[in-house]
Amino acid sequence: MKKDQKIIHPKGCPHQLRAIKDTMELLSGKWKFQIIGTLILSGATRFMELKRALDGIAPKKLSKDLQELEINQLITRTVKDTKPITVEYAITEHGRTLDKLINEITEWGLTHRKEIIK
Amino acid sequence: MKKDQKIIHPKGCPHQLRAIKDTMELLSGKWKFQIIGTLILSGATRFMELKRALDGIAPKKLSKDLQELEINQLITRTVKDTKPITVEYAITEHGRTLDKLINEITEWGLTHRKEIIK
DNA sequence: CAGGATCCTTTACGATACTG
DNA sequence: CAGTATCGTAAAGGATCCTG
Repeated sequence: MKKDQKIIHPKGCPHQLRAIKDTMELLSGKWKFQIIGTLILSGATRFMELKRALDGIAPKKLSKDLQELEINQLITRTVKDTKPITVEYAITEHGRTLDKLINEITEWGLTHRKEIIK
Repeated sequence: MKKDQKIIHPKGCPHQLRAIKDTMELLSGKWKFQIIGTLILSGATRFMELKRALDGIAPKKLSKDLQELEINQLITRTVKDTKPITVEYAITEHGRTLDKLINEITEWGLTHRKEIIK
């Protein structure tokens, strides 16, 4: 990069930064990506199954994150009319647009772990 | 997906979930990805420039996040021997492995914004 | 300029118990 | 089973002032 070339975007990256901010405001935190990752990998999943898959999450936290993801159209919540009622969570079409992002996060996690082990 | 197919990974996704966890443990939060994004977009950048680019960040927070990123080999911190000393932060080679991830985050932020405006 | 010190508010997250 | 209620701790984040 040439010196002062950064002047080219004196206010030039804000939309990109805003986009990053948008994403992270919604998906930052310890569990959200793991939840979505699980739903993508395993398909529709019940509350307790999720709780088991996401080792260590408290039911309150799981419930809260699921609500936020549902509100933001990333997952659906379906009450099944079974004997003891069950509830299934599944990824939406819009949620599927996170496929590539989740992949990158996963890949990078593996990359980074190899790097720091060195 | 076939019924019960999820049995195929009863404990089959943990490494993927662990990878997601690794990534997010390090990079979750409001500012980290924005900081890295800025350094990737703008090249080496001084503390105050970063502060200006990251609209609204408190110096204390910026300082803390920069330290964490440096400790994790994602950025470098270089003190320049100028009249009032200046400090430049830059992305490392390892930090560059975040390129694609940052791109996806940015892209998805744009996608999502369009979606919710509907 | 770079960033530490101080103080404060707000989320995040967790453990456990409990209910329809 | 699927959560909610309650309680508590820790971390995140912010505002402001200060210093070499």
